[in-house]
Amino acid sequence: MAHKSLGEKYLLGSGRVPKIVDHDERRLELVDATWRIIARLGIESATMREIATEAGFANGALKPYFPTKDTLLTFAFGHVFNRTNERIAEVTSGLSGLAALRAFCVEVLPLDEERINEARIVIPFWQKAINDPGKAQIHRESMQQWLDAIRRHLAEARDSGDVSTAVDDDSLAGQLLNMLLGAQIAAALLPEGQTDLGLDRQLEGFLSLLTR
Amino acid sequence: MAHKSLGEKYLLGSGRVPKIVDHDERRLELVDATWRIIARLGIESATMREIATEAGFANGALKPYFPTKDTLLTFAFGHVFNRTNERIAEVTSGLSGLAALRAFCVEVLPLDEERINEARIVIPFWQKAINDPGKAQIHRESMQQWLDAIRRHLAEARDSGDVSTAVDDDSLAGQLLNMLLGAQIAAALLPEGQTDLGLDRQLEGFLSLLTR
DNA sequence: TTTTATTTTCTATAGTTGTAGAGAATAAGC
DNA sequence: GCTTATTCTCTACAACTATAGAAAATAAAA
Repeated sequence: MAHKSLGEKYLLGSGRVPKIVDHDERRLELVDATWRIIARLGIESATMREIATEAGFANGALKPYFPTKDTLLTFAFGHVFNRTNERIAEVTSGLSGLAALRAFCVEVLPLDEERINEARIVIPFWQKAINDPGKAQIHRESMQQWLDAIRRHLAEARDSGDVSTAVDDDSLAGQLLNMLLGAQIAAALLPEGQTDLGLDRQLEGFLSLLTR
Repeated sequence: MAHKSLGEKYLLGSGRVPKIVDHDERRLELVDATWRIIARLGIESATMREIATEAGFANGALKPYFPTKDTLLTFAFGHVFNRTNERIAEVTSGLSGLAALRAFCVEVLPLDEERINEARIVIPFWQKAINDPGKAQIHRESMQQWLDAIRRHLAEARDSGDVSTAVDDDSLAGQLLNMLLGAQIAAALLPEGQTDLGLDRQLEGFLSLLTR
């Protein structure tokens, strides 16, 4: 069954009783609850019952909004990427070159509790993607997008002279992206409470390597 | 109950009938079967039944060798680290400085099908470690060990003049380690059959950044 | 062959999971 | 109050899980 689209609350059908719940909004609420469970208890504890309870509902209440658990999880994971990309767009808007690159990385790196939680969500996604070609492709497409952005900033930085190394941008972009991904792992496996890994210093170090 | 140690096959106890099975050897066989299942079907399919079947046994046959599933998995994951570290020791023995560092990275990077499979095993481990402090600590200790090795090689490379960047070794080591971890993710999520990510070129690129 | 220690199979159990769907509860319009 | 569309709860169920342990099978020594 197709899901209803935003705004349906005010677009009545042939019936006389309007919808009470905005389905899109509800889906986001459920996704929020899912994130909280995964961040707090881990993906193993993210059962339909647990998620429903966290969202304030009983067992079967998720069905009309997500017909299966996989639908819910795929939507939830996709939303992490969207949110991150929105934040990236915000912080890099108006910037270019090395400044944009720095802002990009600072936004992706797990530097505070919130982004460490996002790391705790993306790692289970990676694990599921290993045996789920659809999820793996979502990941590859997102990473391709990030690689393009990084290369764009690198090219700008070369124009302005901030990047002058003989190492080519394709290689540099790959190195930087892998660093960003690796940092997610280190951060997610930090002991409770600890948040500092010296990642900001690592970033500055890498960026300063780019100037010959 | 404590497990029996290697060599018991020939060291008879008070009974008159010798053990048929070398328990340590059997444990390694079971770990091998576990790896194969995880690499081929994913951690979700790594049930006790599936592992037993893969190893050529029936359901309950694992019990005497691993009392619980967690025991088996922890042992299996630990064995990945041990094997990798043994390989590292082999390929870096006799080397120092940049050559040792290169050999280290080449051994850890998922450059062929076998090491891509290892990436498909370590990612589920990371995921489990997120909510299992014991496993997280195993990871941190191993990474600390790798960081020390990287720093040692960097220091040697500085002595010989191969590394001359102003960026300090702690930062460089962190960058490199994160690159290595991130590469595992990219490799594990590659489409079936594909193995090339340009990681060797990335490595050479990074290493050449270290010489001013 | 008989004995005995060891190994393996097989069945049973208690728990958890995603999913389905009937019915109750709810809210809006008459 | 009554009607009706929608939403939610609750129970049920089939599948699958790790684990336990009795019984059978096995292999070596006597």
